[in-house]
Amino acid sequence: MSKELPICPAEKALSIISSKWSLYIIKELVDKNMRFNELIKTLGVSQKVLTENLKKLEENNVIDRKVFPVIPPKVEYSLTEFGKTLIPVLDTLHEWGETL
Amino acid sequence: MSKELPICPAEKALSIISSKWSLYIIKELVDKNMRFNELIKTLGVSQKVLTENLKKLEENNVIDRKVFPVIPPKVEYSLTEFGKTLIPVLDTLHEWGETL
DNA sequence: CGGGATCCAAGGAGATACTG
DNA sequence: CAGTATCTCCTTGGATCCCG
Repeated sequence: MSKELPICPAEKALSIISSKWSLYIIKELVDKNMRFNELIKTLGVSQKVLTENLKKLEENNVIDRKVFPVIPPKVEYSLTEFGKTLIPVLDTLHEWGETL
Repeated sequence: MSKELPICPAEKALSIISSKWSLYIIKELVDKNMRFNELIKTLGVSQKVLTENLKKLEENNVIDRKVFPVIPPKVEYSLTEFGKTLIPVLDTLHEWGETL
C-alpha cells in the first residue's frame, strides 16, 4: 500500500549495478573476455551468485554470452557496446566514492 | 574465505545510494528541507526504514539533521554541501538509466 | 566446464505499537 | 512529532551436490 512512486531511471540503473558482484564482473570485462570459471577464480564468488549476476547483466544487454560448441564446454562473457556506455558512469561513481 | 577484494570506491558509493529509499530522500532534499513526517508522507516509507536510511546518510555526511528544541519536536533534514556533490553523480545514473 | 537445484544464514524492508 | 522496539517477510548471497 506504499505510494507507488514512478520508478526513477536512476533506480533502474542502480538495480543493475548494485548487486554485490556486478561491479566487479563489469570491471573484469572492460579489457578482456572472461570464461565462467575464470570469473569464479578471479572474484571468489560462488557459482550460483555468479550465474544470477551474469544472467541479469545479459538480460539487460550489458554483457554478451558466447557459447563455443566444444568439449569441454566453453563460454565467454564480454561487454556489449551498450555495456561499454556504463564505464564512464561507473567512473563517475568511482570518483565520488574516493571523496568519502 | 572468499577472496578479499580491495573495496572499490565505486562500491562504497553504491553502498550509500543503493538502499531502496536513499535516492528518493536525496531527491526530495535537493531543493528544500524536509521534516521527518513530511518524508514519510511524501515517500510512503515506514518510520523504521526512513530512520535507518536517514541515519546512514547522516553518518556519511550526505545529509544534515537539525533539531529545533520546541514542543512538539521539530527536526529538519537537508543536504550538506558534500551531499550536493552527489547530485551530478545521480544525474549521470539517471541519464544512463533512461537508455535502458 | 558451465551451470541447475537445493538448503541455509543474514540483512533489508514493512507493519504496528509504544514513548519522551 | 520524531523517533525506538519488535516481529515478520522477502531478497541476496554462500555452500554443496549433481549433471550433460
